[in-house]
Amino acid sequence: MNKIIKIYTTLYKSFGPQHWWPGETPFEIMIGAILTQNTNWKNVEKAISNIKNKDLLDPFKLNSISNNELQTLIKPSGFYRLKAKRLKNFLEYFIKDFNGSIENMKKLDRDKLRDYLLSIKGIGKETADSIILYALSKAIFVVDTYTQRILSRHNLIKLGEDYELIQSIFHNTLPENVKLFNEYHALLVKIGKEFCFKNSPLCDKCPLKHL
DNA sequence: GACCAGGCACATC
DNA sequence: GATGTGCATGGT
Repeated sequence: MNKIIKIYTTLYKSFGPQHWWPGETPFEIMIGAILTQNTNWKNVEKAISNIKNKDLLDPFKLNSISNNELQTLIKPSGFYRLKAKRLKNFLEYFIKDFNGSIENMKKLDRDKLRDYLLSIKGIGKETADSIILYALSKAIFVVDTYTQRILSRHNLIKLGEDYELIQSIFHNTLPENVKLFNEYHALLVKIGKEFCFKNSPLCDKCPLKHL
């Protein structure tokens, strides 16, 4: 069997469904996707919970507060000055082009959405793909550092391989299915966090060890 | 105290 | 086109 498929079935058997994205609404997911850039998710949760506690988890409300207030709210997520700017920038586009409506945004097809999101400063490939898959429920495979690390340790790619090339490995092997792409990426993050550390090539307890 | 975390834009060569 | 750097908090 193809190794990409084998990895998935092994992970799914070991850990089951991951119930991603850990956020209650598409808007929360989009905000989380920006806040989690190079950041531990626990820190992002604190930032999001600050936003929720002030009842600001809404594109218009969040865009109406001052940059300074936004910085304070998202401080726990790190890079807070930078991310405040990125959030504001994204919100302005989201409001101007879609009236702050997820449903309007979903009318664009997947590739148009990707081009659109990538044209926004502060949204790169992984963030764009995360939004498309997890907030807008369109099938696209999300490639992150864990995906790279795990695939390279299984000799499927080299470290630092091109994003779209890695993505195409999944797109060319798997059926185009939102639920499948959702679970697969989530499972890769799970074992990445648990077994596949940056500076320790051995992952003895990893269920993928003998693949 | 060092190292890491679900990236990205920008500078420089 | 590849490689390096700033951005920042909080957990291990």
